[in-house]
Amino acid sequence: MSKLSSEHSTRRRGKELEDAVLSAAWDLVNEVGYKDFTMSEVAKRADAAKPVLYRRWSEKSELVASAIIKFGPKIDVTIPDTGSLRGDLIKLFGQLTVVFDTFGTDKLRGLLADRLKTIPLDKILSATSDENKFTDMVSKVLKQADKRGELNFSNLSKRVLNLPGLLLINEVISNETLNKDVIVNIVDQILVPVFLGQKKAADND
Amino acid sequence: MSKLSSEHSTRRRGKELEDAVLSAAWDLVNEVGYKDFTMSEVAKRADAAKPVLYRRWSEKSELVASAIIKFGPKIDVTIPDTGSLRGDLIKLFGQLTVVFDTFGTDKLRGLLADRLKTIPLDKILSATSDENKFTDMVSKVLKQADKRGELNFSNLSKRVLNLPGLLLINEVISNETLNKDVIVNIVDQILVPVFLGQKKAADND
DNA sequence: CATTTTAAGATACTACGGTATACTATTTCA
DNA sequence: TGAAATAGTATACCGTAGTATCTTAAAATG
Repeated sequence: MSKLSSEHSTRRRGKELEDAVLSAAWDLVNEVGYKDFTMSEVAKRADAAKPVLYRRWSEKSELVASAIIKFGPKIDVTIPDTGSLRGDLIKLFGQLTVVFDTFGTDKLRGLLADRLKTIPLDKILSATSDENKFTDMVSKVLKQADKRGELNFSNLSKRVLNLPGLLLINEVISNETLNKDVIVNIVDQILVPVFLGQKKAADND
Repeated sequence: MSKLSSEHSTRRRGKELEDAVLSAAWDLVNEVGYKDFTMSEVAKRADAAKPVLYRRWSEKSELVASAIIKFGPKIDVTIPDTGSLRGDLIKLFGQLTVVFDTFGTDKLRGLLADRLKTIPLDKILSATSDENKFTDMVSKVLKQADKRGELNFSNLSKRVLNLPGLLLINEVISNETLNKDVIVNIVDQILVPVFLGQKKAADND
């Protein structure tokens, strides 16, 4: 009746086992959402013991995040170059909507809330421990705008660079979707004024 | 050995019981912080049964939030009038720091994360079900600026009105404190450009 | 004052996140 | 090849959020 006899001839290890767990986690979160996702059920489906999960992922939210990063929709990481900062930002954020569209807000809300216990809000779009991929993309778009003479990149503070991520996350948590209209609104009403107002604001320092 | 014989001659009800629970909750969260705060311990200290708690507050984070609102530091709700939007915003946010200073970030992080499961990020500064007190104050300051001719209040969207709250919450969750320097930075780098840039941006709609 | 309704008391229970322990199959490396 | 280290398996366990149930006090109704 052991797992070895029924499914596998040998005991799985390392990456093979890890992949099996992530795969089971991905299936489960798609079936039941985050709230009803249980670690025991994942272990059962992956034919693995619970300590195996906790040896790799320190908590439920981390496992689910890993599964989404591995199996979820891949975002387009092309840096847009439309000729204006406004256009670049709108296009870039549009590339991100797939991530949020795949999951309903309900499924994401609990996950983000749990992640928040461990990591700061502005890092929540990061893949793992390495730096914030999303902020990197925003920075590249801003550097292009610098070259065009729209702004001075070196004047932008860390807080300002994190603002786009914060606004998108807030939007996803608060409202149902992140559609084009919302993106255009955020860019026009908040981000363009902030980024293009920096030159003058810098004089106040 | 019943609670009635030991402490009270009659069974407490309504507000009296509620106050006893809130008081016990306030003491407990100050002693052990949010993470180690347990509903059972509150019930025990208040000489109340656990269902009494859940009949009034649907979850732990809500009870703790209620206790903080009731017994925590009262914020100064005076609307500042310094002569400029910038000055008003800096002064207003300064009045809020007491709330965050009273609790260490560790204590607050878990609470905010749990609250986030139920309520949207930009409403987290609300007292109860009624409208957002903080956003109300921001609106008043902005209307003053309108009268001075600094901006056109009717052009400001809900998203923009919620931005100050979002930024402050993010700051408290992400960093340790909310001091004067940070407030000045947020106002100068983000809020002033957004609010005073609205007139022009509105033409794009 | 009798009856009905509301809500508190007491307590047991469920479910789940996360941990501990004892044992065993693989890998590594001398 | 044999010993030691690593990382699985299996399972029991703990703590706590939140719920259910049953009894009983007190308030409301008439």
